[in-house]
Amino acid sequence: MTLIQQVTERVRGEGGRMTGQRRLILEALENLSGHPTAEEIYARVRKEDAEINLSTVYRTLRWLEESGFVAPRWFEDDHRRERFDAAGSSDDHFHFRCRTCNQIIEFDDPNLEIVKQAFETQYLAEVENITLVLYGLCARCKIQPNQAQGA
Amino acid sequence: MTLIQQVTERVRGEGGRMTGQRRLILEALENLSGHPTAEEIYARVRKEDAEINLSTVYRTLRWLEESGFVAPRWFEDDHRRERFDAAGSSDDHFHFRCRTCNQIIEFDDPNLEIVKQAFETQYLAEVENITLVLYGLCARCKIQPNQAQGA
DNA sequence: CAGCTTATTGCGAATTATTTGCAAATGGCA
DNA sequence: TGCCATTTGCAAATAATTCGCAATAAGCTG
Ligand SMILES: [Mn+2]
Ligand SMILES: [Mn+2]
Ligand SMILES: [Zn+2]
Ligand SMILES: [Zn+2]
Repeated sequence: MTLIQQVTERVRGEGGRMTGQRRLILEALENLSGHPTAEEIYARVRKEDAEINLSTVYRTLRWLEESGFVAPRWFEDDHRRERFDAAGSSDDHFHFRCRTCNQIIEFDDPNLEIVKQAFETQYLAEVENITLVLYGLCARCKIQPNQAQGA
Repeated sequence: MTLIQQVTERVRGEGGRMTGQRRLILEALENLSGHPTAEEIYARVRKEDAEINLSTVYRTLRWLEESGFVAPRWFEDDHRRERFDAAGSSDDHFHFRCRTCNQIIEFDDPNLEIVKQAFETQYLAEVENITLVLYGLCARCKIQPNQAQGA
């Protein structure tokens, strides 16, 4: 089932409406690679609907966030800009961000489970969530002096 | 050698001046526990010097940041507020933040070195920096319904 | 299909954290 | 003590995101 279908089902179930704007924003989320900002989503959606407003984009993203369809992310390089992860909040994974081309690579690693458990045991704490970001140079930028992309 | 002495040495070496404001901000950094915000440092410093301006605090923190004496940190709970880590940029460590009392625990774990190397090998990338934050409940908040502190 | 109800949108103004320009103040050497 | 470049205080600027509200439009219902 596609993202739009899932969201439609959800919104209808709670007496909400599936509007053209919401459909366009969902399409943008599916098609834009990486972790786009609200502005990037706005720019994309604007191609189809020149009248859409940036605040609608924000509002829709917040609403998708509440339902767990997108997850907010911040990276240190541009820490003020919120980015939106279409992977949603249930699928947890970690990120690598290239300092040169700003590319983001998603990955997972079973060692984090060990780190988590070690911490919980030592501090008698309960870890609910893990944010791990590696910063550095991707394979391409390591050799080739590359032009920056994105933010 | 104390932080103030280190910074004095550095600033004098580059033709700068060690002002009363800078001294107070450094004292605040040494005395405030955790990872204070600019406002928190400002509030503390204001007790000694009622005339000091918030922009001086920011400017001084940025300057300390450039020299590696403090490191900026952002936590997801209040992601817009920059926090300042007096540990500096050379000492790398990771953080746990309690969702209830906002306490921050610093820790290290050799497994992160393994995660880093595994990533580098798999993606032929070069990792320069690692940010890891665990979110959850500290030992105290796990049992006792606690009142929030800080931001 | 037209009318109705109310969820959603567009718009502009507000908010919040941080930065900046500039004239006045002051640290520290002579 | 005087000089002058470095810092400061202040007020205004920035930038990302949010909010209030009147206008619009989903999606029933008849
Ligand atoms: Mn992701
Ligand atoms: Mn720290
Ligand atoms: Zn790259
Ligand atoms: Zn706690």
